[in-house]
Amino acid sequence: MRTILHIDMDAFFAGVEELRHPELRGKPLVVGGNGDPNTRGVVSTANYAARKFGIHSAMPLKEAYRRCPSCVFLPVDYAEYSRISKEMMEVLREFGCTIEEVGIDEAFMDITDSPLGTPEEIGRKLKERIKEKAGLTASVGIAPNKLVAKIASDLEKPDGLTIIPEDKVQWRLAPLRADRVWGVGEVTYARLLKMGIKTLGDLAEADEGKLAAEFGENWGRSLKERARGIDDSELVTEWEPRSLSRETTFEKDTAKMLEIKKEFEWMSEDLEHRLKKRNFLARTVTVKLRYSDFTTLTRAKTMERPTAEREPIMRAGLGLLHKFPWERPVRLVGLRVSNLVAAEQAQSPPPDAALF
DNA sequence: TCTGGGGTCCTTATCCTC
DNA sequence: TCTGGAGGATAAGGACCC
Repeated sequence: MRTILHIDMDAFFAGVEELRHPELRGKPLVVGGNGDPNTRGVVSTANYAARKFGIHSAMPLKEAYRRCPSCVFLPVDYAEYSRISKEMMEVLREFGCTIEEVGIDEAFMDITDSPLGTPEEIGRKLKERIKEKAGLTASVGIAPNKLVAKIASDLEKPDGLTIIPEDKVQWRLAPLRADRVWGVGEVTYARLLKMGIKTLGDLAEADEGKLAAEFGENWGRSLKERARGIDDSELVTEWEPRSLSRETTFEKDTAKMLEIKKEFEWMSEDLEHRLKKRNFLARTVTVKLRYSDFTTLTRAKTMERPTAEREPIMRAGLGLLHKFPWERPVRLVGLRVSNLVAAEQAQSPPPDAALF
């Protein structure tokens, strides 16, 4: 039996901003985009005071402003949040357990048989240490696996500590909405509702055949298992990127190729830097365009030789541009490299190199 | 109301080779 | 020569996550 702890910082970006601007503490605060609610962008994090106005993550900044003109709007400052995130991860490491970092503000910790105390004691200590070191509150969930621990940490936000022992898993999960479980978003939840499935309890009891017919064999079975709190996935301690990308939304839609080419210049340069920093070469270049009506198209090209240089990435991107329809203006353009290979590996000579 | 930017993974279609 | 299928690589789209 494992004991897994999930920790999730409360309104992380907003919390960091309140630390830097103590005068804002307790006032409604929205962090998102460039901080100007008249421009295109969405809410990254709203503090709890702003949430009272119905503002939440992923909401357009314009809409957030409509709901709360007196809110303070601040731009996203990833550099600063990353710095605080590192501090927080260091605190976790003090506990000497296996850790999986999830994004910038979450982590799992395997505290099975930890000598540091009971799960509850460890959870409390962890919250205390983070408060001491970073000045921020976090919510902790503790359960027999990652899936349930993550659900648990969300149950008593903010500043919560929720423990779900093995024999209470089904009982705690059953009344929750089915979209509380990882992997069920808006679309899947709507499909479940159509089948008469609203809660995790409904999903746990659902007919396997019907689930398989709607979602396919694998996904159907997995959904039911998740609803019952079954998950034996391991913590992932090491990770390598599969793709790197940059994209940008124009303040005004454009149909000018020249404007898009201009974006490709800095994007390919940025991708070159990141590929080289991580010592990767890329084989596939993908261009993404999003039109005014929000339809999104991608076109990809796999190159003969993997590269980390901006020139071939740029060239491939430009070559892909005329595979798109051009009768509508574009709101977003993106450039992505994937099919990554380690640079050393790719540079080793081919078997017949001796011939030359 | 008007929808970011960074990613991962899955499914489906298509092409090619054996 | 024709036909069919298996299976890999590639391409495209979409759901989802933070």
